Amino acid sequence: MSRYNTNNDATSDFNDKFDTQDPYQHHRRSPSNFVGGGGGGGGGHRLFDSPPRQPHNSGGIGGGGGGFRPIGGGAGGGGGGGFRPMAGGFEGNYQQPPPDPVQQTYTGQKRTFPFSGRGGETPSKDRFGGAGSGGNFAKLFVGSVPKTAREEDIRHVFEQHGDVIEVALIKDKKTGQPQGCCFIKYATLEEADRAIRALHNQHTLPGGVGPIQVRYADGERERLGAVEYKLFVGSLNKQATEMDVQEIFSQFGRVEDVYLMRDELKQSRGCGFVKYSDREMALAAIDALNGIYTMRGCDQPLTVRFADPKRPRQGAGDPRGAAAALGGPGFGPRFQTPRPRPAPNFSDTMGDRVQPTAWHPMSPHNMGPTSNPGIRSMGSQVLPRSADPAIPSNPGGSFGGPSDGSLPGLVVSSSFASVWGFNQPSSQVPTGGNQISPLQKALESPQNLPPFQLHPSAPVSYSQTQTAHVGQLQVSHTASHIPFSQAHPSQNLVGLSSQLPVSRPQVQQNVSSAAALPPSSVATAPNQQQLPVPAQQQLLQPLQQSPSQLAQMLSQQTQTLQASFQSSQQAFSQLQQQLQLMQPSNQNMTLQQNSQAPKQQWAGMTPQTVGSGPANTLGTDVSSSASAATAPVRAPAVASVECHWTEHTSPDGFKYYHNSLTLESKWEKPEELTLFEQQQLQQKPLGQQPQIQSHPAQQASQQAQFQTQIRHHPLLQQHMYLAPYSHSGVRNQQNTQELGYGQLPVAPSPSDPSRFQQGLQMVQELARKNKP
DNA sequence: CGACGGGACGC
DNA sequence: CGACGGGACGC
Repeated sequence: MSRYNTNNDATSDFNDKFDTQDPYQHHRRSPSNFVGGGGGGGGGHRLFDSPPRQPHNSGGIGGGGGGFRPIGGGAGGGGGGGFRPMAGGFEGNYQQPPPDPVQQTYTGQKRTFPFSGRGGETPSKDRFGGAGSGGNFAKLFVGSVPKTAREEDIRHVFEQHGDVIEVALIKDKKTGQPQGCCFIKYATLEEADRAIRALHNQHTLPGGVGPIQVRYADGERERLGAVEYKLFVGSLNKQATEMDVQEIFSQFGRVEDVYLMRDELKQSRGCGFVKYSDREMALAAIDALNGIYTMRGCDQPLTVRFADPKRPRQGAGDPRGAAAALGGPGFGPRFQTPRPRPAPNFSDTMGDRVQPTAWHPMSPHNMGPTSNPGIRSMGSQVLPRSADPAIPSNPGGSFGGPSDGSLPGLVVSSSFASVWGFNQPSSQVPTGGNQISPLQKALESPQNLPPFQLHPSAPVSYSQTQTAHVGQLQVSHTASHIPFSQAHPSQNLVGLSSQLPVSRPQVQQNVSSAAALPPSSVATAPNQQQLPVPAQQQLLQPLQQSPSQLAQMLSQQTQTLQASFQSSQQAFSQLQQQLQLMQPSNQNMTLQQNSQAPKQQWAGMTPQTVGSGPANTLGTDVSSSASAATAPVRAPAVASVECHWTEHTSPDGFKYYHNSLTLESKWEKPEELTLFEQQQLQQKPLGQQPQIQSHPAQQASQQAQFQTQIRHHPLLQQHMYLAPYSHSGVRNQQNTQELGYGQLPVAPSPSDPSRFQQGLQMVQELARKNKP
């Protein structure tokens, strides 16, 4: 429904946390507030100021100011256009029980507000509250207001986003001195939302030390009928950040907020809260993750359940009262793994049969079968259905309308899982709900097997039996993904369905084979030898072909890559795990690791090795191999002319490399660049290069590596954020932007892993240039 | 100021 | 097995 907010910007709440957290580890920025900053008080360490901007939603792709909600209306939108019916009943007090007692949690108590999102785009100008709730206005609380700021200064700023009904500077009751904060009242929720998105953490008032904090005033949310579905998440990796958690949960819908419990030292306690604005999302997350998804480095799967009511502060009103009134879990028996909804009919049709272990938690230390076999295996079934009016399946929506982050179905973070978990909790792409997930699951199964458990023949048979699905998967994937997620054009390939059945199996075999080989072999083993069937030959002889033939083959390559990327990442991820286990020594740490405090060591994570030893070998070789995989493609047609990689220096003095084309960033010097430089010196283009040899694992490696590295980089981390769309792509882009390096096109999130993207682009470009 | 502890799906 | 964040008008 309309409540579903179409904002791309994620939870502005994040900032709150960031501010109080260790900058090295926890600074995360939601898209809308990626700016630095933090926060006020406590001394946020903001490093960079970004110009205010709110491209993330309202503007988004096309829509000028507040977009609109293509779907929301769909269901005849119950009255008021937007809010849940029940919302109307709220007068500020918790009177009406939520739709689903248990699901809903009104935490209210404290300031947990800033739903930055939600709608600035309700179709009808939804003067929230319409149904009789408080007045027609939305009050925002603004923090970090310079004490010298005058009302008109503030008003001026806020007027840019709507009619400011009132500006109330908060002054000390006794001294009358400004307190550094104020209230802004807008007439509508839309305006308020807009202001939050545009200003929160992004605008610094004259005389201010940091950007202002803009959020709903205490109680506003409740007053406006905003409902949140808060989940308690336990068994998190203590090294995980809000961002990491968000990545995991955003596949089920826009994550409104993530809060990790931390101790005095800001160390995570391994649990936290995730909020959604939609029940469906929360349910989907529970279904798909609870007891199923194990974060890397953890020996048990996540606990995901609706949160208990917040523990009230002493002296506060009767907590039970509120909880009871809300129908919440109250203090009764802890709410456990709710199964509020009937299990999907075909829950054991495929998922269970295909491979029991595929989805289940497998940490390096716990490679056994699922620890929770009973739990729904097809969590994705419960994912938001596109048919659900409450879900912005919003297909075309994201285009004309708000570039909304609330497109759970289109979020493809094919990388997150490989970074944190061993299993793909249900489908990453709830697109269309039940179609893809099952297939995808089945497809990914081989890669989900522990590398060393892979029997040489296993993958093959899998491939054979799954071939048909592969094609389907990709087809639907492509069809539904590209248009709505603003995937990079280069992904818009045709003929996938016919190609995949061939390429995919090969890839799988490669992956598994590679996994079974010693690291050194993996790194250098020419995958061609693993490739059976015709495609193999094609892969081997591209450059001997005519331009058109080459183009065609490249196209196939591309498809292959696309088809295999996700699973490849997983496979590689596992590989890394294995290697780490084999070679636990952390001797040669990489640049960033050396520069990091111990906290940068993530349990269970593969160190970014670049030295000697098996792991190092892998890291190094794979890295270069991966480069080789793409460089050659570009070499004949592009590389000799230009290289999109450029060297930069991060604020802390470390060099890194950025690709202006793919927006990718990495610490290691790309081989492409090295080659390019050599060419520049020698004025001698590299004509004869081995053609694309994109070993899936290698492909993944780059991505994985940088992802990990970037995470560990203290400074860059602060500028990371996740876009609801494609995580990695935007992230890299953001990194660069925030750091002020290069003029990057603010293209909407590319799609998947940038590495892959890069490969695609190169392939395409070459194909194009070689066309007769 | 001060920061629980008991409780445990549903078949 | 881990459970809820800085600052918050004045009517």
